[in-house]
Formats: sequence, structure tokens, C-alpha cells
Amino acid sequence: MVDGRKARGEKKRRSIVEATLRVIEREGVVGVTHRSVAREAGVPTTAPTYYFASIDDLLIATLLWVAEELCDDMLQIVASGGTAREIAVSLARAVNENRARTLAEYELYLLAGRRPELKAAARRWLDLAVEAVRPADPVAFRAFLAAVDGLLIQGLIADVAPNEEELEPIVSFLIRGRDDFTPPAREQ
Amino acid sequence: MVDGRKARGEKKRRSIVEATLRVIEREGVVGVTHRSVAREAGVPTTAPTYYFASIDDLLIATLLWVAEELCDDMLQIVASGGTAREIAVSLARAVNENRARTLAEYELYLLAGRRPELKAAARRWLDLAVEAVRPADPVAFRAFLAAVDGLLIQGLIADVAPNEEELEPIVSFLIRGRDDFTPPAREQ
DNA sequence: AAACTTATGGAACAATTGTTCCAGTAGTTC
DNA sequence: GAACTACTGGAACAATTGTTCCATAAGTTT
Repeated sequence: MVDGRKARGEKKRRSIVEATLRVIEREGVVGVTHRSVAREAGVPTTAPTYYFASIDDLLIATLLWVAEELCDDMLQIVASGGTAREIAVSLARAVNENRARTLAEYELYLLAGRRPELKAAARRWLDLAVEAVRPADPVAFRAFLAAVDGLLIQGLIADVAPNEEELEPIVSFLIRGRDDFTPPAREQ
Repeated sequence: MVDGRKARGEKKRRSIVEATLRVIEREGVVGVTHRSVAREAGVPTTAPTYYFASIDDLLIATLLWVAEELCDDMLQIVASGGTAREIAVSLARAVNENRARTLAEYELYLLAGRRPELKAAARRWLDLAVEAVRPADPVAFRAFLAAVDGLLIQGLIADVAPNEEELEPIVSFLIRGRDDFTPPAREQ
């Protein structure tokens, strides 16, 4: 029989990770402490220590979880067609409504720059994108993916974040030649 | 007459900023404390407090200084011709020999995402690039600048950072049509 | 040299940190 | 119900933090 305690434990573990992400969204990675996370999650101060060996482990778990969610979002965009308009809308949303989340993602992203064991997780959406799209022109696609990162980062430090109208022509330019990035199965 | 004390003060102020950057390169923004910076700069623990109102002020000063240096580098690349090869070489250097520095720059970059007063400084190299190049096709140029950021960030989390041979075709693709980005004065 | 401004650097502060400890609770299995 | 396991949560630890204070030193102006 399944152990109800373990099930609740797993639930709490995830709620701690979610709380960590909220803390990062609000205050940045620097704001993550055992106590701030515990307060945010509504659990005792010692709970994060109980479920994670260290603060580092907690951040790692958070990055892995964020990376997973990001991959889901990415695949959904691809599945929805991946036209310039749709991509521009997603980018605009990332730097406006979801600005805090995007900022948090990039802070965790950079964390991977200092932890080799995290690189694979941080890079996974890129690999997944290549796999899902199977681009005819790999160079053009790499340029596109790089530009996506750059547009997001630059959108985060803009005085006023760009909207989809401003982003669409740039996206169009990047995927010019075709009007979407759907797999070549439809194009060949 | 010039006050020798103030001159030395300015020198020490700058040496503290430089030490801060070294600390960020080595340990990240999280590693910046009054004491770690003082130790790195070889000054008493209270020196950073004496020259900067707070840790935040110290980070701000560091970002402003880094941004200035980055602009210099950028203008030098433009002045040197700005061919795909030269750009690729610069990017490769940024994610290999200068990896730590580039990582530090992006951490400070993201800091600007949370401090509106820093945005202008973080964005200055972009504005300067546009001004220096005066691109005929602004959309293409914005896409290029975004891709530069993306290539650097992705280079930082790659298992093995890309070299100029891998980067050049991507850069070429981005500036296709022309073989450099020199001002239209030469093109018109 | 007297009066001033600026820089130095150690001592000390309360506050917060990560982490450990441990007695207690509540589920689960036998 | 006894033995076991998973979780709770408060108390406490030393260590480190940002910052203040202050007596002293050094340099500049008068």
C-alpha cells in the first residue's frame, strides 16, 4: 500500500520548490534563505533543511523544475504552429505579464554557468527545441534561438518592455524564408 | 592646488570597484560582502563602507564601470571593421578566455532588471552600437544584437564553449546581405 | 604651527545566516 | 497495541553579515 506520509512529503517538497521560485521572482536568488522559503511556503524553518541537503540543493531542484516547465511551454508554442506572430506574442508575454518569472528563470540560468552539473538542465529547452523542430537550416535556427534569449534579456532591462507589435518584425526577420518553424515533415 | 588625498581616495575607490568585479567573477554577486571585497582589494574592512553608502551602491558603481568598459570594447570591434570573422572571434573570446568576466557582466546585467535606475547603464552598449553603426535595416540590426546576447549566454552554459569556427556561420547568417556592419557612410 | 579636512583601521553592534539537535507527533506495518 | 518510520517544529549553535563608532594618522590650507 502507498504510504500516505510519503505522498504528503512529496507534495510538501514540491510546495517548497514552488515557494523558492516565488521568492526568487520577488527578491532574486539572493533572497533565498531557509527562513524566507519556509515563511513563503508556510512550513517550519527546518522543513527546507529536512527535504533538501542544503540551500544549493534547493536552488538546483528549483532550476530543474523551472526548466521542465519551460520545456512544456516551448513545446506548446511549437505545437501551436510557431508562426512569427505566435512567437512574438509569447515573447511579449514573457517580458510583461510574466516578467518576474522570466527574470527568475534567467537568474537560475546564470547559476548553471557556475555549476557544471546544472548546465544540461538549463540547456534542455534548446535541445528540445532543435529536436521538436528538426530545422532544415541548423545555422538559421541556432541564430533564432540565440535571438530569443537576447530579446528576452534585453526586454527585461528595457525602460518599457516591448510588446508583440515591436517584436514581430524582428521574429519575422529571423525566420524569414519560411513563415513558421514547424518540422520539415510538412515542408518536405 | 589639487588635493593629493582626494586623488588617492579616488584611486582607492576605483581599486575597490575593481576588486568587487574580481569577486563577482570568482564567486558571483552573492559573494560580494564588505569583507570579501576589502580582503580582495587589500584595504581595511571599513573602506568599502567609507567609499560607498551601501553594498548596493558598490554593486551599482561596479555595473556602471563594467558597462563603460564594455562600451569601449564594443566600439573597438566596430572600428576594427566589424566583419563576421572579427565578431565571431570576439564572441569566442568572451565565452572562453574571458568567460568569468562575461559571466560577471551578465549577473550585473540581470541586477539591472531589478533596479530601474540601472537599466540605462546596462543598456548603454546597445544604444551606443546603434549610434555607432547607424544600420540601414534597424530590424535586422536589433535581431543581430539580440543574437549576440543569446550566443554569449548560451555559450556560458554550454558543456564546451563554442569557438570562432562554430560561431562565424551564425554571425554571417545574421549579417547576411552585407559582410560587415560599418556605418552607411561607407555604403551610401 | 595651528586649524582644517580626509583617510585609516580596529572594536563592537545587533541581526541574520545555515545548520544541528532533539523531543514530540502522527501516520504505517507488523 | 507494539515497533517502526516519516514528519514536525522549536531551541540553540557558531559564523558571518552590514553597519556604526571613534580614536588616530596623514595631508592641506591658513
